[in-house]
Amino acid sequence: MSTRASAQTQRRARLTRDRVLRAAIALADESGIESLTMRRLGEELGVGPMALYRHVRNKEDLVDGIVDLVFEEIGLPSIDADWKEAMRRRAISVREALSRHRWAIGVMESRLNPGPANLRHHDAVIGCLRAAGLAIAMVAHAYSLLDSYIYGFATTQMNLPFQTPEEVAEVAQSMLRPSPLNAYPHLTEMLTDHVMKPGYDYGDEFLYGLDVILNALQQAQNAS
Amino acid sequence: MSTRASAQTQRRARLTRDRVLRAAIALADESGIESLTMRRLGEELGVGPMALYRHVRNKEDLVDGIVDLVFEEIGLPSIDADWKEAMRRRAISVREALSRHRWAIGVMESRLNPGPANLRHHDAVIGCLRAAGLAIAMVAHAYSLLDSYIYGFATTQMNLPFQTPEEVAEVAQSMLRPSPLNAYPHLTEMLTDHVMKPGYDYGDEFLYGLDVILNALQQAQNAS
DNA sequence: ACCTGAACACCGTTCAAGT
DNA sequence: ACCTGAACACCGTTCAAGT
Repeated sequence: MSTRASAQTQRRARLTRDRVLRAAIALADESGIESLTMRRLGEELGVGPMALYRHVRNKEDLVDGIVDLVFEEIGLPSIDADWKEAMRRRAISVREALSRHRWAIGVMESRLNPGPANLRHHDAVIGCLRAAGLAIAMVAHAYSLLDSYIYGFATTQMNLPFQTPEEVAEVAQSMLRPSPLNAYPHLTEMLTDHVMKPGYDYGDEFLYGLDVILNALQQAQNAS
Repeated sequence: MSTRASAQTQRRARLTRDRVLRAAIALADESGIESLTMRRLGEELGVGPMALYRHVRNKEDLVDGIVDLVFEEIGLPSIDADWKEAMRRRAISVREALSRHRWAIGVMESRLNPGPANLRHHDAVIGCLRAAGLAIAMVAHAYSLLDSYIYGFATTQMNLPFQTPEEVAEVAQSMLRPSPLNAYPHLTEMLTDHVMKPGYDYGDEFLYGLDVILNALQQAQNAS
């Protein structure tokens, strides 16, 4: 009886905003963002849905909160390293955080209120580039280009109708079946002669594109 | 009386999948994607919500349908033009379509079933690059890089806490107020000394980044 | 201060029924 | 063949009430 009572107590350990947000992230990670409802989250924490409203203003505020926790996971760029290497490491760190929390990229673009971790992160990136001597206009160019690419790649990879290499084959198959024979010849060639070849992993394209961008930015910087 | 009856008749003109999808796009354009519910859409068309299910399988199918209609608005790249110029025009066309339908970028990454217009578009882009002589691996690189950038820029621009140049000032103001003085010095500098200067429009960054990428890809192509 | 319970105004969708 | 109406299992959130 006392074990059951203490389990109950533990489950009902006083709620905090942090406990609510952590549970929300765990729920979204496990079951997808569509499972993150106030009712389900309450269940998970052993309370009614209305108990959550003591710690978050509303659902919008809840999602703002978990997005900012994802930003906290991203490593801040160091000031001393050369900016190209620092930006490369940051890009990889962002991508890692986004792939740990696959729901994040999908809800970020509906956020209007950037949280403190988000602002601190942006501030550090701009600071790194300024410290390396880039003019303010060049920092704006570099930041826009890099961030667009990083978020865009995560979005694009999410959009692919296949996730694992094994799925590529069946997708290629089904892509031809419903349409007139060879309706998409170039797409078919790309899939069969390149993407389906052993060793190809779409994720590898990330570093290729990132280095193309970083090298191009460095050229532009050196030319100025 | 007869006018009222004919208005009624016109309003209830036989539903088609196309009429349903067009009305859905109009509703999302006007009132935002969160207003696009089966019930509201039925109202708009003068029918009950269940009438829609004769023409779309479910809401997922409805959203798949309107996303593919957006793809139909994007101009296909021409084969004869040089690939760099063709890709530049395509990128601008994608961006225009996405800014006509601001909800689109937010729902694209939850789509798993690419529609015919989407496939036709992708096929044409790959075909254009192949015709210009790019090796298949280079096409994969270029496609990934360009698409990531285009979608990412649209996402990033959507994420900005300001949309019009006028809003920038108040955002910059409120960014300092709640935090310890000068919590984000580099962000503040960027906003006050660059973004808020007359003539700056974040949208202009799109072409800068696009041309950086296109030139870098051409260099990589020439080197091979 | 913190949580509950009932209620309200919404969702998408099934199923049987109308014409 | 095409649309309706009632119903079901969900949502987020308000408000008054409990401890």
